[in-house]
This record gives sequence, C-alpha cells and structure tokens, in this order.
Amino acid sequence: MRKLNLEALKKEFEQFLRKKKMKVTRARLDLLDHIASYDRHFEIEELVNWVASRSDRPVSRSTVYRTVKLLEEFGAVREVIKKDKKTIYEFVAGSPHHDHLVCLNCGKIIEFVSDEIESLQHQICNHYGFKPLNHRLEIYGLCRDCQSS
Amino acid sequence: MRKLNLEALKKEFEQFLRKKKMKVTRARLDLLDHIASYDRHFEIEELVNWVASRSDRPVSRSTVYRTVKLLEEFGAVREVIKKDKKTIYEFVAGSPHHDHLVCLNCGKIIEFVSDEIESLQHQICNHYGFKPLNHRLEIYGLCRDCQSS
DNA sequence: ATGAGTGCAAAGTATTTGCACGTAC
DNA sequence: GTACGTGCAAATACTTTGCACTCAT
Repeated sequence: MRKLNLEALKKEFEQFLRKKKMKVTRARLDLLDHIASYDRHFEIEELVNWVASRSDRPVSRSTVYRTVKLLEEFGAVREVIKKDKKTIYEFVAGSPHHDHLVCLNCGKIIEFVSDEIESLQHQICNHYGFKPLNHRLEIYGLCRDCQSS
Repeated sequence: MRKLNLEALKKEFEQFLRKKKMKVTRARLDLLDHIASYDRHFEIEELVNWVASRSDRPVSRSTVYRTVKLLEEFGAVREVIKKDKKTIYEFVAGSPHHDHLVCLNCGKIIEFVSDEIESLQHQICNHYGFKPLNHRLEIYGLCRDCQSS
C-alpha cells in the first residue's frame, strides 16, 4: 500500500514543530498516528470518533481542528473538497499527487494520477508568470455503478 | 466582452422556470439581470449589497441564496471555490468553460482555458467508466506581482 | 518555572428553514 | 382564489475562540 515509514514521518513532524518553536505534544503525535492508520478520506467529526474508538486518550474536537491545520501546513494532510458545509481531508504523506473523480450520486471518490495534466498545468503557470504551490482538480459526475441504476 | 444576449437569456430562464412549474417573479429576473451586469466573481453578500445599491427594489438575502441555487441549476452561474466559509460564484452564461489560478497572497483570480487539459480529462473519465458532468481545476500559488514583493 | 497546548463551553458565521404575508397565475 | 415566492427572524451546523488548567521544555 503506502510506502511510508511512519516513524520517520513522525520524526520529521517533530522537527517541523521545533523549527516553529511549538511543542511536541502527545495529542499532536497521536493524531498523526491515527490519521495515517485511518488512511483514507476523512472529515473532522469522523477523526474525533475514530480516535476516541481506538485509544483511551481521546483528543478534543478543538485540538483536532487545530492540529489538522498544522498537519496541512506540514504537508501530511490536504483538503480535498468542501462538501456541503464539511471539509473533507486526506492523508497524503508518501503518496504522489493525485486528483479526484467525485460521484454526485453515491459520493464515492476515485483517485487518479495524470502526469500529462500536471505538466500542462505547469506550462499554463509559466505563461502567466504564476508560481504554483498547490492545486486541485475534481471532476464531478456519475460513477460506473450509478450510471446503470 | 461577453457575447451574450441578455434578453434572450432571460427568456430562456423564464422557460426553464415554467418547465419546472415555478413562477416567473420580479426577484428572479432582477437577480439574473444584476448578476449579468456584475459580470465577475461574486459572493452572496456582495450580490445582496450590489442589488441594494443599484436598484430601489432590494432582494432579501434568503431569496438571493435560493435564486443563486436556481441559476446554478439553470446553468447561468457556477460555484468557483469555497474560500474560508464563503462560497464564490461566477456568471458563466455565454462564456466557455475555464479554470482558475488563485493567488494565495492577494486573492486575485486569473481565468484560463485549456482544451488539452479538458481532453485529457475525458480520456481519464473513459478509462474509469465515469460520466463527467462538471469539473473544477484550481491552481493555488503566487501571482506575478506577489512574487516580486 | 513558564508559556504554549488542551478541553470545554460559548461565540461566530455562512447558509437554511418555518411561517405569515404578498404576488404570479 | 390558490399556491408558490418572499422576507424576516430563528435555527443549523461547521469551525473558531476565550479562558482556566495542564504539560512540555
């Protein structure tokens, strides 16, 4: 599956925190652990419950919000879409950049990778003198299953 | 600029409403008018104020929310991004599909069109048996001006 | 020891909704 | 005249924040 050394990632995160003069706390490391083991798209509420369910050290909703934001900055997590009012995130450390097909009927999310699209994007940015830091491509429609029914 | 006959668009919208057995009201037509003349990215709050500022018939925030949703369904408006908690829309009737470069520093939005990317997207959808209805590509980064400063 | 981190409850904010009244048909 | 549309205020629902306490350094 994911070719990622979780221990190494945690060490990097600790360094990231130290560099920002922030503290390496149990809640922060625990959350990175739990998000990595959840290993798919998640929303804050799910994460709060997931943590509560598999550990005897729950983390408060506020801290989850604060830490997810931090992990986003660190680069281990990214925002996928805002669906209704909720934000859906994904754990991305160790996996290549990818985009999404989102089924409007069943909500399924299919990931795909396209180097050609990535490279066209770079051409476009060059043309505008724009420095890309991040991007997001989502295609909304109907997945195979939902088309038949 | 925009090659669009506003009167024709309004007629189409009226037909759209009748087909849905909805009423053709002053608020609905007025809003289409105002959005067309605003002619750039907008948020609900801006639209409410814009309408209030240039007409003696303001439209309530609730009706704006309801009507924008309707115009989205009709196809004259589309959601661009959710920024913070707000949703940013754009008027799209009469203009070709395009995507966005969003400057993270100043908030500027640059539009671009790429047929190559569109066609690669179709290839990907075919591969997954996915029927695309709609898509959204945003590249976040720094615009030319914000890189220098 | 000290200040940053955490949990809680309260506040905030974009959006939605119930209801009484107005208006298109 | 009837039912749908509108405006208002209240309700929602996700997210943020102030504050007192706890913990990493």
